[in-house]
Amino acid sequence: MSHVDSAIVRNLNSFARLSAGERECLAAMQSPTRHVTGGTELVREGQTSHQAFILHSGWACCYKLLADGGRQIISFPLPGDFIGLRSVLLRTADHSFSAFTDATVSEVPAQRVLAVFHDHPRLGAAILWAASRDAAMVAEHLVNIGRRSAIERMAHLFLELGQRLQLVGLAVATGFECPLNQYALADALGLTAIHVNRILRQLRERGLISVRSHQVVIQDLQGLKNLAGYDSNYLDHSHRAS
Amino acid sequence: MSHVDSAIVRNLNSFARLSAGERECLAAMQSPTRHVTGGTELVREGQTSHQAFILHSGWACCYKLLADGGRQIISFPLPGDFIGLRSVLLRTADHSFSAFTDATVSEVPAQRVLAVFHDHPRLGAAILWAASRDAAMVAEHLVNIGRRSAIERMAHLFLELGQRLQLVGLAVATGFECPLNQYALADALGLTAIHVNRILRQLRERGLISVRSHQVVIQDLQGLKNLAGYDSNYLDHSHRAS
DNA sequence: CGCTGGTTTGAAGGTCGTCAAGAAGGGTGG
DNA sequence: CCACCCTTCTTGACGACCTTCAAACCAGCG
Repeated sequence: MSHVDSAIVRNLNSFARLSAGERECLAAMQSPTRHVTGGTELVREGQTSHQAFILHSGWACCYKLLADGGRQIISFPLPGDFIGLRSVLLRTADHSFSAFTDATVSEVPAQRVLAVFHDHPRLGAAILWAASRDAAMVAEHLVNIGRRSAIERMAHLFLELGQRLQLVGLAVATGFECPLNQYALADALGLTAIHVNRILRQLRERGLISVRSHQVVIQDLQGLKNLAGYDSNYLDHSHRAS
Repeated sequence: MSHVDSAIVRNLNSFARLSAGERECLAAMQSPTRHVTGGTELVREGQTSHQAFILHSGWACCYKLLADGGRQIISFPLPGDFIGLRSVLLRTADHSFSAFTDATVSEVPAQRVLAVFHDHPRLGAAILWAASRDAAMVAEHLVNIGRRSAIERMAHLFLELGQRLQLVGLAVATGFECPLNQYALADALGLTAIHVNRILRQLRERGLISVRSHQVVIQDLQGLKNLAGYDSNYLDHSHRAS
């Protein structure tokens, strides 16, 4: 077990170094990990599940569907992230989420989460910190879609993904593997897949970034940051005194 | 005090009926209420404040500023809402917030919030519920801006504001007072003020809604809901068994 | 009375969506 | 091994939505 939950420990550790007892409690609150294939929908909007998930490996996406068939992706959970924490207290899940690639996940019943706040306050605080960071990311996505041009949005998304992946050891400064196709990018950025294609070409032609067969290569990191107006503070990078 | 904090009690009560002791604890965790004039910035993005606020009366807005002078409004807190709860655990505030009109607020130190989770679990859960609901609203705004046309966005925003204001007794089914000018609406919806003006005219000409001198009059509620594809589930409307 | 902030309207242009169709992989079965 | 799919990517032409620039209008207020 110590191997399979390393990503979540690593993630929460960046807020406060977890003790052995806290790591044990974290392990105990989860169901056994389970494999799901790419495309599997694990929670449907409106469902009354009252549980969260932890993503151990693979990519996932949280999204909402519209009546006209449209889709808006809210976030891309990465290994070590909680998923659907806020549905723990709400009557129904406010969004759906699916595994994007083959993935391994475990479930966390709502009751266990609430118990942790009482029994292991530091671990509880670490979980709340993760939830706060997720909320801050969604807010930044709102800024991204509301006030930036298509090419700026795209640059911003790749910068964020790269930085988050580095935190869990899945990216280097020069690039990372990225299973997202142009439809997924479009639904995340509020664009059409066709326009995403045009924008990716522009980024390539400007020598900033190139995307080929699920591989993102960052060619000019500073140029990208300048273009996107990227300020990574919202990702927190804690270590506070603890 | 029982009068001035009625909005927050009313708000949290919709999750779980608070006991006298819990209401007392809620009152005790706040600083004395304080008056601020419209336009006052209470938290600046990046600031290390480690406290939240409770809005008792008036309108406020949470927003982020961009390098080019642009602004994206994240949310409009209304009386009875917590503000900046997530900055309690993050190193720095991830967004700014200002009073939009003259308002009364009180401060809640981060330590007090964390203590409540341990000492009054039901009250703690109610606060987490409020935070979850806020996060769900931001996610819905993301959908709104990412996947809806300008007129749909506007309809959706007014429907949401109307419903939230009704919950705290500040609106009736046919309309409400709304101090937001067209610049604020634009910054909330990812549009320009000029286009907001045109969209408001369309809504008026279609007989759906009219906005005049800070007064929103809803003329065709069902028509608005159809236009916006409005589904209010994300606002929760609890009462769960408690 | 002039100033200021907010609203309203017009004209022109750019970004992005829509429609249509072709090209490039990757897997499957003959 | 090749034919045949399917998904994904790519490109072009055209049009709509929204922005930008410019200016007029109105109400409140010193």
